[in-house]
Amino acid sequence: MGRSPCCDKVGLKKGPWTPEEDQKLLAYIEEHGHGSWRALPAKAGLQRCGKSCRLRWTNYLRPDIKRGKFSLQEEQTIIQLHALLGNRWSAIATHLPKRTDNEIKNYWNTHLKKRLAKMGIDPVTHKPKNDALLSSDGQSKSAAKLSHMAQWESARLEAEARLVRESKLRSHSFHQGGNSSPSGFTTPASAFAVSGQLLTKTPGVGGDHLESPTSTLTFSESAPPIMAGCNMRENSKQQMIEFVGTSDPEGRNNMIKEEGEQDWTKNSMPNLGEFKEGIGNTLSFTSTNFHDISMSMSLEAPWTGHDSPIRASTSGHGGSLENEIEAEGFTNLLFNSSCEQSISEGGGGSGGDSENGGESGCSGSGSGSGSDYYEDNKNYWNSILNLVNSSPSGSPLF
DNA sequence: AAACTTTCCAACCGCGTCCCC
DNA sequence: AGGGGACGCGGTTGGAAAGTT
Repeated sequence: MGRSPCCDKVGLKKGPWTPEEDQKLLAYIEEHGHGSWRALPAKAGLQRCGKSCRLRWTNYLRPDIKRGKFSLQEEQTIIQLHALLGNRWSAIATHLPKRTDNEIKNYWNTHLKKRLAKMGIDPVTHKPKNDALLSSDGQSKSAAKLSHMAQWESARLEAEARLVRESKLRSHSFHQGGNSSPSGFTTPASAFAVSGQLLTKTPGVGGDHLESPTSTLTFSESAPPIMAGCNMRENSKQQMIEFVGTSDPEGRNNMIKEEGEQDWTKNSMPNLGEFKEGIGNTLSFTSTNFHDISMSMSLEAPWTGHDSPIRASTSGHGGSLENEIEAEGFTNLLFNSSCEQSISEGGGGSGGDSENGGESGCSGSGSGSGSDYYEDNKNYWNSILNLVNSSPSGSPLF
């Protein structure tokens, strides 16, 4: 395809931006918006190419950028999402409000990748590096299955995203003007907000039932998961592989200082010692009923889809469990282990016919005595799936 | 204190995709 | 339908800062 010459033009400045240039760019965008990036430098009186201006704006000058250290929760979110999405930084950035994809990418490359490698986890596959050695026994089947699930989930999300886009287009005529941004242009995030509200209205709560393409992840032990676009929620009790989301109710595990990699490792990631010890243990991989979890979310659209403050709430089948999750908040679900609350419990126990509820619970928390390979993997992938299920299915994720 | 090494991150480069004509 | 401009994304680079010898 035709590529713009961009910075090949002579006379255009490259390299670090000066405060004066920043000021010019900022002032121009504040007054006029960026409009066409290509035309912007001339209008703003900058000797830069449009691409450079766009980059400077999106990665540095935008007023809604959070700078500085990444919190533990942000780190966890990045790791979990990277496990699922790979190097799709912009997609990951949609889940980290006020962080740019460039920043996340840099942080991954300079910090997180190394940490995982140190811990013996392949930063590409997110599996223990000696995983291949374990491939002859039954446990690895489960591990493979978990990994397989992630692939399916990823594919499912892609399909959902497509449906959302199509649905959005179709419904656009019904909702014109209902949710447009004041400035008149529609950012990805604002488009997302429209679709999010449109598609996730839950039956019984708001009255009318707008069908959501958001599906629950459905697997059976005997058959591969079936990709389903719509209406899966209607089967409120399906055969599911249960991944029990656990969280420390007191948030103790969150008290980890940034610099303490040992602590970070111990508290936040599967303990590799136990990881290995547990490999010899018997694994049971059971399917169970999964309660209907419906989601609703509202989003604000400040500038771009990269940094929408995401607020998502999940409501259980019985309606008594309402987890209000903010973008940072839902990462609490990650890593921290406790058996007190499971997302699969849906309505806080109502209709709690999860036969495996007792079995699936507590081994990973606290004492660590029951932690094994399966539990660790389960929690790891479960947290990813929780994260994804808490995420906007209409986001520009895919 | 100087030299050297490592780390960090802003910015660039080039490819892919979208969208308009 | 397809050509081409514009934009977004991911990979990479280069220089400044921090750390080590």
